[in-house]
Amino acid sequence: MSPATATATSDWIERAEATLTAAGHRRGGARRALLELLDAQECALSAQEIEDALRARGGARRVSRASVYRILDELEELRLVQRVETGQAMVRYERVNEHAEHHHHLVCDECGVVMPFSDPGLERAIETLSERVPMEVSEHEIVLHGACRDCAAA
Amino acid sequence: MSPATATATSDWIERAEATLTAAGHRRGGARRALLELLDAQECALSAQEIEDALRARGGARRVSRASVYRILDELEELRLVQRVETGQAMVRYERVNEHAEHHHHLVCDECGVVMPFSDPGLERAIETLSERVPMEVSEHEIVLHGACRDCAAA
DNA sequence: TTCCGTGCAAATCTTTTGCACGGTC
DNA sequence: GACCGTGCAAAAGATTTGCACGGAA
Repeated sequence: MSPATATATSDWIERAEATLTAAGHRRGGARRALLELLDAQECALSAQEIEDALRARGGARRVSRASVYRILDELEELRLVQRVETGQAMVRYERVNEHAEHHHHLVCDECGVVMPFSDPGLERAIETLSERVPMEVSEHEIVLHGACRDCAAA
Repeated sequence: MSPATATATSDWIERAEATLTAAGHRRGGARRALLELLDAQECALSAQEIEDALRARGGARRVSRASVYRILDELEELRLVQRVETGQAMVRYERVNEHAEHHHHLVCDECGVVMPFSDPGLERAIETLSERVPMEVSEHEIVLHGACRDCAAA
């Protein structure tokens, strides 16, 4: 019932594999494991978190850190994943949905939790603005920092 | 005539020194040099750039890298400077003006140049949004990536 | 005189690179 | 069989920490 089950290959994974093949890449087990992991995420993960998650998932094969970085780089170049800079001393990465709304991030500076949010009004403001700056804008990133509800209450 | 001459102590430097004293810090030559450098900047600098700039400026004293980082940390904690994450493998820092408009950044992913911009409409959208997210928002950062005019033309 | 601010050097952490092996095409 | 994808280990780069000294209060 759920739109993304563990066994079915999702649209994003299919698109990713197709894009990779078109770009001249062969298949590989490490990359496949990484695609499946990223596809199942709600929000951005760091390389360390990815490595740990793959090791923890009983079924998934272990993937070396070097491969995690290399694969993320390839995926980023093909615009299949996107970097997210949360100001936490490492970069996070997340899947890029082709059509779906694109979201931004809330970062709790106390506990480090990262949450997604999206706002059509904000997107509109950014698009309008992008026409008026002295640059060809290809991406934008918005990060709100603060205290999450739990931390603010404490 | 210009509002910020090299010799006069600017509002920001004065406020910084006062804030530091109030927080229990003593004075120090390295920090003073850093304050003067940051005060004279148009946009965000990395620790490396700060160290180089201080060394290059004939008059200014040399400041060790460790001190640059330590001082930036203190200043950030006191909200006298602000981090800027440009996705360039290092963090940049810039002065925070108390009342003045606060700006965001354009980053050219080809040549690495960083430019400031500001947009009242965007600020309004962010403020409205900040009320509606499950977090106490204290800061926000917006970065537009793309190609600057020179790079786009080439 | 006390203790903070600073320089130097070593340590830490994230990310990248070199190299060899095994799998994909 | 050729060459790419991957693991391992070492390297590189940014930032932090430990320690000792000199200056500010």
